[in-house]
Amino acid sequence: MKPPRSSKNDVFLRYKLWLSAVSGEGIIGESSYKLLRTVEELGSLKAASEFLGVSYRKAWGDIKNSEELLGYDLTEKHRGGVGGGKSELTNKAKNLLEAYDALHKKMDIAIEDAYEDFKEKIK
Amino acid sequence: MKPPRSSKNDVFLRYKLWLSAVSGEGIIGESSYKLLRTVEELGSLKAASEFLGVSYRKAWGDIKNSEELLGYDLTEKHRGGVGGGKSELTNKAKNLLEAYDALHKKMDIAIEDAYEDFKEKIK
DNA sequence: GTTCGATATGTTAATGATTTCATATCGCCT
DNA sequence: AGGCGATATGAAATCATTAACATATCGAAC
Repeated sequence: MKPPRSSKNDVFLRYKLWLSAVSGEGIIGESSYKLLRTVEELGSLKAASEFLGVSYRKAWGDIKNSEELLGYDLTEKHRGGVGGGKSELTNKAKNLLEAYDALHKKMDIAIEDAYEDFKEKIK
Repeated sequence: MKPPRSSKNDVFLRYKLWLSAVSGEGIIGESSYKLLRTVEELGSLKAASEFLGVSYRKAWGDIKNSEELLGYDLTEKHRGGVGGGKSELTNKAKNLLEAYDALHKKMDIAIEDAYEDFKEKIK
């Protein structure tokens, strides 16, 4: 019988990419990216946090933290009004997310590439 | 006056790279890499964990976990004897660390590259 | 001017990760 | 044979992160 193409002990490569402040503290990573994109789509932080299964408290705190570290707002917050309130992305946030996206795509390609090499070496 | 080259709110890019099992569980990352390299250098897990300021219990558990996930040993362990015992890297471990190293170097270059682009976009 | 639902934020509870502690085993050396 | 110091590993304690809870505030719409 021929050996399996992939064994239980196969290794894969994973990576995380994030923006950080000089202090080293993380500003935006995968989870904040997703959160902001979901806010963009759903129009509110409440809805976004629920959709992503994370507490509102944390989602709110994360965004606040990012904003403080960046020195500018990522969301325009509105209290009251239709539906109780809403949040939407600022243009700066949209721009940032776009750039983050492009960055990630580049890294995905780079890692794909490096992975081939890596597998060869550890074989 | 000319503006500062770098403000408090500058952002940097950081990334983590690790090997994972199919399950998604991490096998070797930055910390295990360092730990293994230190074991290689100092000849014992105890010395390495102390040098790195991590508990022996955790260091030992991390290596054991890695080995179980990989399905082979990363260290040759010796109990008793001169100095009470020692640990050294297996050839497979050395090979793996070399490959990890090369991988990291490639990624460093890729990210350096992507960063230029990124900065331009968020300016 | 009352109602509604989201934003805003402090406080406390639960969960997870890591360290500490405790204890056993092994094998060279004297 | 007994001591020494590192490996081996379970159990309890501590620390960090996240979730839950609790309340206040806001403003459009009715």
